[in-house]
Amino acid sequence: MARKKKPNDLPARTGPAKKSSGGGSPKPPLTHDDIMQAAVRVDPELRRRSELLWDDRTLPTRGPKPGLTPDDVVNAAIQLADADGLAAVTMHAVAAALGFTTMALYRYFPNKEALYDAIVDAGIGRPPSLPAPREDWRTEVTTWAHAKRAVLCARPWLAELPFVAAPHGPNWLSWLEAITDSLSTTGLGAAEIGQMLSVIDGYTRGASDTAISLARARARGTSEAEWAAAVGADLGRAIGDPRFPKFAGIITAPSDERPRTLEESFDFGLQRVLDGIEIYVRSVTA
Amino acid sequence: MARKKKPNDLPARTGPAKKSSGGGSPKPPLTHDDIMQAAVRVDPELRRRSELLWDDRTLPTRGPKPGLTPDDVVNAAIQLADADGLAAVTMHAVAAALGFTTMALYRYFPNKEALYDAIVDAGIGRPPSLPAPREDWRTEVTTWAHAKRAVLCARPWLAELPFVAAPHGPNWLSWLEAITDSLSTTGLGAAEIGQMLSVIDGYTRGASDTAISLARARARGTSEAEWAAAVGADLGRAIGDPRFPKFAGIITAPSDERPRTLEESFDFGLQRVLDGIEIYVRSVTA
DNA sequence: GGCTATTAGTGTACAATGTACGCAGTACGA
DNA sequence: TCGTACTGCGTACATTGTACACTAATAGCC
Repeated sequence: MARKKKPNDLPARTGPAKKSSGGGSPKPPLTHDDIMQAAVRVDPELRRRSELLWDDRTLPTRGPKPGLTPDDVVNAAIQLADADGLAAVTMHAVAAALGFTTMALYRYFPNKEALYDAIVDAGIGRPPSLPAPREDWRTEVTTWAHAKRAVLCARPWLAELPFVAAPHGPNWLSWLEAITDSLSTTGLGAAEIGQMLSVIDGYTRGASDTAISLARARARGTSEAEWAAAVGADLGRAIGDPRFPKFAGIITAPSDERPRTLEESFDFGLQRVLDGIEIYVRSVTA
Repeated sequence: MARKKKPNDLPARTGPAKKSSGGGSPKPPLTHDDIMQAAVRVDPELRRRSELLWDDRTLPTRGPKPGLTPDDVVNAAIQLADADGLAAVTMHAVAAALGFTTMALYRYFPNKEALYDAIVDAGIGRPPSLPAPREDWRTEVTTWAHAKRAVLCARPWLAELPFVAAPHGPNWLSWLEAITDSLSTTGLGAAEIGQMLSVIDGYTRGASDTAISLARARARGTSEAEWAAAVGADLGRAIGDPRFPKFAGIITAPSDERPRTLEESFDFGLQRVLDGIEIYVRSVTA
């Protein structure tokens, strides 16, 4: 049962860093035992969904042979999403693509959410394998971030799903493992590496949004010029509006000053982020 | 009409920074004239939606007096979203909350997407006003980022909407104006300020995701402990799994090393990002 | 004041979607 | 061989967004 929250007064002036505002919360100690013990109390549906991602379903010995595998369903769903966006992934469409009826899918996934979990993990794929011989952490992290961004652009429907909150499968963890491995050579402590991981991953996801929007438009058949026109017309409302003088200056900045591609822009920001991390690394390990 | 794309080979090893992979695209010159000229070619539906956010609808002189205003509808929708999440925002529910029938809403918004546009802009509200006397850019930007994060946590349903791509209203632009204003004192050029804006905003949105997930769970009535248990059990699968040795080390790091709240963690990352930007500022303006 | 154009809200209808339920056939194990 | 467990299917239903036509109200014009 959801509880009522206070009505919608617009969130006004929020104080600076030190105040403990919305979302701040004591992080519990996550030791192995605690986790295993706490897991018992997890919402059974979430647990079920998580297990579907991890437990290799041992197919039962009795009864008719299944005509499909979960992977078949996932692949069909991903093809639909790649071709026509997430909205094209309906149970009916997926089943039809496989030559089955809608309800047959429910023998493989208990509901659509569970299917979504699966296509997120399959769709995100695996990170680039770490180079041998290993490179310095900045180079490796740069590769990782660009790869992750490329995946999100190649499959823009991934960002439509709440894929940070959802149950995480092996592929998802493999991305975390990869960047953790790269950051391990910094000499930072485990908790600090976790922090840096959040920073890089947060930047990567957040800063990919514009490119994802373009990729989504492109997948819908919109040309790049049309997309740029729409975005430009939208932000262009700032021009001449007395409320947005400074931002209008950004919009109308000479085009030869700005980066040529969205990816270059992403990389520029990434290098600033890594600069900041590098300072910290040096200050700690000096 | 959407076109078929190539089927789903998992995105493998993506090359490092320099290759122009998915999402990279020449950014068109956005001068005032170009924008106004290009805007003509924008998808009419998008244009319509954008206009609904900007044009003060002059109410017609003939006919019965409207029993509602668009703002009434928006407020009702926001209350529902705040209370029970975005899924609770159905045309029927919004209308019922106002004491009208479903179809009455279509006199105010042509479709649900347009209503979504409106609740995004209203829901995001206005940024904190800049202090007088002005402070240094780092302090101001820090305030801005924490405020934005607080809004996203207070209204976790905002992040469920593709609110980067959607038509942007005046409130949205006012956030951009505020941070542009703060960054203007760095002495950077307009295009560079645009870059830094993307970096900070990207980090802020991306790094808020965990807290948003918590806020969403809380809004659903899940306790903080339950949420932490679910997340812990999920990521805890890395523990003992030979595929994720390094990441398991992060998960099991002693709890006294890690930041106490999610907000502290956010701020730590933000300061790294700002460190990186500050280096750049000094290198350019030296 | 009456006519008329215009608009607000309603009622009905419909297509799409997720999914509960029960049935029919199938294949293994006792 | 028979029962049991399982697969796939057909049907049914609630929910949702929205098209369309209708009624009623309001203001300007004669």
